[in-house]
Amino acid sequence: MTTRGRPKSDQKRQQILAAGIEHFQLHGFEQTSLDRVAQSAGVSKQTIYSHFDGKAALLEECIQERCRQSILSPESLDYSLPPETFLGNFARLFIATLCDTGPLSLWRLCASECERNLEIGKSYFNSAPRPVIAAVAEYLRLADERGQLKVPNPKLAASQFLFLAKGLPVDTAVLNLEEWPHDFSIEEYTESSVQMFLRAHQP
Amino acid sequence: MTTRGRPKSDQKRQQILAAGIEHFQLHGFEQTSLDRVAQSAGVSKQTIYSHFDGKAALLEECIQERCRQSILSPESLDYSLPPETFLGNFARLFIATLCDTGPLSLWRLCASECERNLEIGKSYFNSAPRPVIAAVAEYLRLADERGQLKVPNPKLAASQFLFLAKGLPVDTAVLNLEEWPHDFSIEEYTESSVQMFLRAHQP
DNA sequence: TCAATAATGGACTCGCAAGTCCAGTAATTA
DNA sequence: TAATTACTGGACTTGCGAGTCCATTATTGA
Repeated sequence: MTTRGRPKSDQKRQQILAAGIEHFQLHGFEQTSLDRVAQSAGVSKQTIYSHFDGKAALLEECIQERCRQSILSPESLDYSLPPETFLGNFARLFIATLCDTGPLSLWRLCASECERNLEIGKSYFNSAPRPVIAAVAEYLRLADERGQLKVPNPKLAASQFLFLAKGLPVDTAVLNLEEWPHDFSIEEYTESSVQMFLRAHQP
Repeated sequence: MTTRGRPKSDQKRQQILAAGIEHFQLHGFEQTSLDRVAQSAGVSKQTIYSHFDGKAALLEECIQERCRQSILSPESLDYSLPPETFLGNFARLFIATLCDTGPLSLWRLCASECERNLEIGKSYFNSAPRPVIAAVAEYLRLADERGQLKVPNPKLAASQFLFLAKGLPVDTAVLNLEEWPHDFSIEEYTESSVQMFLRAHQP
């Protein structure tokens, strides 16, 4: 026996999530009103309450959904490239991706709301940093096997590389500074970080 | 001729700022009500409006004031220590400081509000990252002079070292995860980061 | 002492938004 | 077709908080 009556529309659910993601990212949790989300989703407010258990629950599901839309696409990676090329490409792609308005807003949102809802931090970590670290770690493991680098602990080294590369550019972007406040360019920083990592992991 | 009448109390101003800092850090901008700030400061709401131009302006001044309460105390640094010791001590102190609830909340607050108020990002950057980078850069310059390290660009290298060291621990703390999600400890990470930096900057 | 400004506290306006209610309409299954 | 559930839209309740007003009291300089 299936359920009686008219079934809930999965499409409307998706419309609500999409509208919620947009509004929450753009205005934060408090400044987002469900009336506007409903309007923007082309749905009545009641329908939101029929699909979700209130505003906080909607936020949580929006973040989970948004996180599922993977940030980096690891299919586009060529694991056979030499370390300097691979790591340089990766760093530039990573930074450019994270400094885009969408991911920046998502990070701000998660950072400010994870204090009240512990699930948010978990969702973000599992979908954003974790797989990226894993992808780099896998490359470093291969490079170690090939004798191109010496990497005793690939996951640790992958974390180091990623935070080294992203740290300054992304933090600067998060702070929304109008002008780059350092006396070196972002390209110099990235290039130098790759070199530093390579020098420290010579076989 | 000085101003006529009763002068504004500077002490009350400080009380308001202190209460504002506490509430804004604890609950964020939206969730903070000026009635509570007034009560907590032992002051009437009117007095807040007499000292500050509304809630947003109060937030800005609170953040500036909070930033002025310097995060790291560079006086406690011994620039004559050898690199491994100095950098290790510095990294541990830096991470412990940033992962405390106060600085964490401040960062979350700045990150989420700097989108609407550009001054906030500037205040934070000028008071928190900038002097810390400068302090480390100064040490690296000395170490280069002494022949202990090879550091062609001290400011760049200082940024790299700091973001390498703080990146993963602080981001993990910001996300408010209940358990450490990596298969290495925070001490291993820190120690390994110092080693990586040293290896890359051998003379 | 007098004029001027600060501070109090409590009442007040105003707008906004979360969440609910309801009567009517649409879709789906038995 | 009938029963059942989803969806609509709009009205409604409720609560909160920013910002204002005002009469009163406290402090200060001239």
